[in-house]
Amino acid sequence: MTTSVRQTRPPQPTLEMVAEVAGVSRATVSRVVNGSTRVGPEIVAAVTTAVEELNYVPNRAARSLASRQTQALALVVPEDMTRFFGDPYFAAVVQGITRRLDQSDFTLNLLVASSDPQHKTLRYLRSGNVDGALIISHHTGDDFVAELETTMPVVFGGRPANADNLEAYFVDVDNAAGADLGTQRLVDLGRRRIGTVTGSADMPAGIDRLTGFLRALERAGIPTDAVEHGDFTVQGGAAATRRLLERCPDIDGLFVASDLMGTGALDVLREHGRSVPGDVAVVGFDDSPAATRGSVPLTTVSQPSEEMGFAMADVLLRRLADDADDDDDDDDDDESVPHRTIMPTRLVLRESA
Amino acid sequence: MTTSVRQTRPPQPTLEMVAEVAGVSRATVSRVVNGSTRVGPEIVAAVTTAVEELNYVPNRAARSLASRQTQALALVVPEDMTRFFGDPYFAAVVQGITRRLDQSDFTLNLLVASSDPQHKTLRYLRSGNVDGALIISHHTGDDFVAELETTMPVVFGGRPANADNLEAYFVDVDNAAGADLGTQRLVDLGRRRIGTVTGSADMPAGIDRLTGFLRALERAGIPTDAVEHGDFTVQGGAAATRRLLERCPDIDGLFVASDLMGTGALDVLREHGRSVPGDVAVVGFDDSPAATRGSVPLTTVSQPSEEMGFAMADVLLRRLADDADDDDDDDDDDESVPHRTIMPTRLVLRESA
DNA sequence: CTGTGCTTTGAGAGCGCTCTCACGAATTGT
DNA sequence: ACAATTCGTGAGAGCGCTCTCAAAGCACAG
Repeated sequence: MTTSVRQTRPPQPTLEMVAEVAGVSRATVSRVVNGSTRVGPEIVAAVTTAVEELNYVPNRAARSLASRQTQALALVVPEDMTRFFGDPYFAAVVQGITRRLDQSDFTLNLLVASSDPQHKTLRYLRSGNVDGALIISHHTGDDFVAELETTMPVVFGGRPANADNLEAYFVDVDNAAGADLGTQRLVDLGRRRIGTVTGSADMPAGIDRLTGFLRALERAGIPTDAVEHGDFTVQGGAAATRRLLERCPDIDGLFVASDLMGTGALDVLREHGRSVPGDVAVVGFDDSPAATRGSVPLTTVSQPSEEMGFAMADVLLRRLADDADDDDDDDDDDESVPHRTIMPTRLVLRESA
Repeated sequence: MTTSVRQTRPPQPTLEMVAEVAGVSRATVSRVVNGSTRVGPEIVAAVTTAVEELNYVPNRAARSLASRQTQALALVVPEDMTRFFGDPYFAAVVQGITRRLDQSDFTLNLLVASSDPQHKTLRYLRSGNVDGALIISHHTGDDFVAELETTMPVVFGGRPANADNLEAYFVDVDNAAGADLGTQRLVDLGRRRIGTVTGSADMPAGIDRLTGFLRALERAGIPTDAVEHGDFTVQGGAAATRRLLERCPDIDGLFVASDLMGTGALDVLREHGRSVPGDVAVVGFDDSPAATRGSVPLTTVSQPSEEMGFAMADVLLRRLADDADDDDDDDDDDESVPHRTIMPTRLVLRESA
C-alpha cells in the first residue's frame, strides 16, 4: 500500500525492451511491428508474444522523427466554433473524412481556427504535426493557405477562391449542374417567369450556382433578368426576395441558392400573400435540415457532403502515397490523382416545387 | 519555370541550421527558442534574427521525443459523430477548453470515439501523442478509461460512472441540486402532478438529475411515479414523453433532463393538444441554444458548460504542471489540485414554466 | 569443394531536439 | 591578492524509432 499522493506512472515499454524479451534485435521487432513479410514465422511469433506480454505500443514521436512522417492529417476550418458546430454541413464532412481515415491508419486533427490568431494554427501545422491538410469553408481573405501549400500537400473542400491557383487539388460539388437541375424543375413545372436569389457573389459556390441558373433559363428561352443577390443568410435571402417581388411581381418560380436563404424567402412570400407552390414554386440548395424547418418543406438540390469529406480524405491520402513512391523515378509518370473531383447533385422533391 | 509535375518541398530548417547562421551552438538556440533568461542579449538578438530569416519552426516530434512531453491534450468523446455535432453542449465545452488552452501553448486533439473500435483511440493515446486526456460524456460501459488512467493524467467532465474511483479528477455541475431547483419551480407554480423524462440511466448526469427531481417531489409530498427514461436525444425525449402522457394523462408539470429532449417533449405535448405552460409546465436542463429553438422558449436549469470546459482544461493543466515540478521533492506537499470541482446551476425563467 | 545468388537477421547511423555537465569568464568575498 | 561562486556557453549523450548496409545462412550449380 502506497501512501504517496502522486504515484509515478510506469514507463512505456520500448522496442528495445521487446527485442530483449523476444531475444532478437531491435530491427527485427520493428519489421514485425510494421508488418514486413521477410521475417521467419517463429520469430514473428516470438515477437508478437513479447509485444503482447509487455503491452507494447510504438512511440509516435520517435517513429515520426525517424520516418519523417506522422500518419496524421489536419482538417482546417477557418470558422468560429459556434458556426462550426451549428452547421450540419461540417458534421457531415467530418463524418466522411473519418470514414475514409478509418480504413487507413491515419488520424485526424481538427483545427477550428476561428478568432484565434491563425499563426498559431500555421505554426502547429508547420511543426510537422501532420503530413497533409484538408481545408474547408475557406474564405477569400484566408491567405495563410498559400504558405501552407509550400509546406505540405493540401486538399480543398470547395473550389478555392483564387482562380489563378490551377495547381490546387480540390473536391467540389457541381454547383452549376445542381443549380441547372433545380431551375429545370421549375421550368418542367410550367413556370415561365423564374427568378433567383443568389449566394455571395464573392464565393465560388455563389457564382457557380448563378451560372447554372442562367444556363437553364437560356436553354428554355426564358428571360434572365429576375436576379437578386443574397449572402447565404436568412436575412439576406429575405431582403433579396423582397426586392425581387417588387421588381418582378409576376414571378411564378424562384430558385434560391441555399436552403437557409430559402426559409427567408418563404417567409417573405407568405408575408406577401403568395402561396407556395401555388403562386410561386420554390427550389432551394443544400438539402440541409433548414430545408424542412420552414413553413413549407423545400424542394432542394441535395449535395453529398459526407461523400465530399470522404473524397477529400481520399485524394489527400492518394497524394501522400504517390509522394512516398516517387523517391527515385521522378520522370514524367502519369498523373494518377486528379486535381479536381466534382461530385454530383440530385434533386430532392418536397412540397415547395 | 519548372515543368516537373511534382515539386519537392524544401526541407524544414533545423535547430542546427539556425545555430550555424547565428554562429552559436545548438544548445544556445534551444535556450533562446524556449525562452530561457540565462542568455546574453546580443546572442538572443542574433538567434532571433536567424530564426526569422530561416523561418524556423521547431519540430514537434523531435522535441517531444527528447523532452518526453507533447504539449498536447486529447478530448475524448465516446459518442458518435452525429450526436457530438448535434448537441450544443459539446460545442460549449470545446469552446471553454480551447479558451483555456489558448492561454497556454498546449493544443487540443479531438477524439470522437464513436463506433470506431475504441482500441484505435486507446492506441493513439497510448502512443504518446498527448500528455493528458479530458473525457466527457462517459458511459458506464466505457472501460477503456481505466486503462487510460494508468497511462496519463485524466480529467472527467461529469462525475465518472464507476463510483469506486475516488482518485479520479473531475469537473461536474451539481446535477442533483439543479434538478431539484428546476422541479421546485414546478412545485412553486402550484403543479401537483409532476413527471420527468430522465437522461440516460448509464450516465451519472442522468442519474443525478433524477435524484434531484425525486428529492424535490418528496419534499413537497408529491407522488414520484411519473418517471420515463430518455437518452438525451430529441427522439428519445419525444418517445419518453409519449409514454408518460399515455401512462399519466393528468400530468400538469414536466421536468425534462435536457433541453434537447425538451424540444422533443414540447412537440409531443403540442401534438397531444396540451398547451405549454397552460396545461403542462415544462422545465428543461442545460440552457443550451435548443432551449429557445422549440415552439415555446424553455424555462431551464442553466449549467455553465463553457465554464466546465475551461475548468476541465485548467485542472488538467495544473496536474501536468504539478507532475513536472515533483521531480525531486516528493514529500507530502499539500494537494494543490482538487479532485472534484463542482459548478453551480441556476434557473433561467422563460415561457414554458 | 568453391562460387553465385538469394533471404533472413543484426549492427549502427541518424532523425531534430532537450538537457546534463563541464569549462572558461566574470563577479564576489576575504 | 587568490579562492569561491555565479553565469553564459558549448560539447555530447541520449529520447525511441527507421532504414541502410553488411554479415550470416542457405540453396543450388559447376
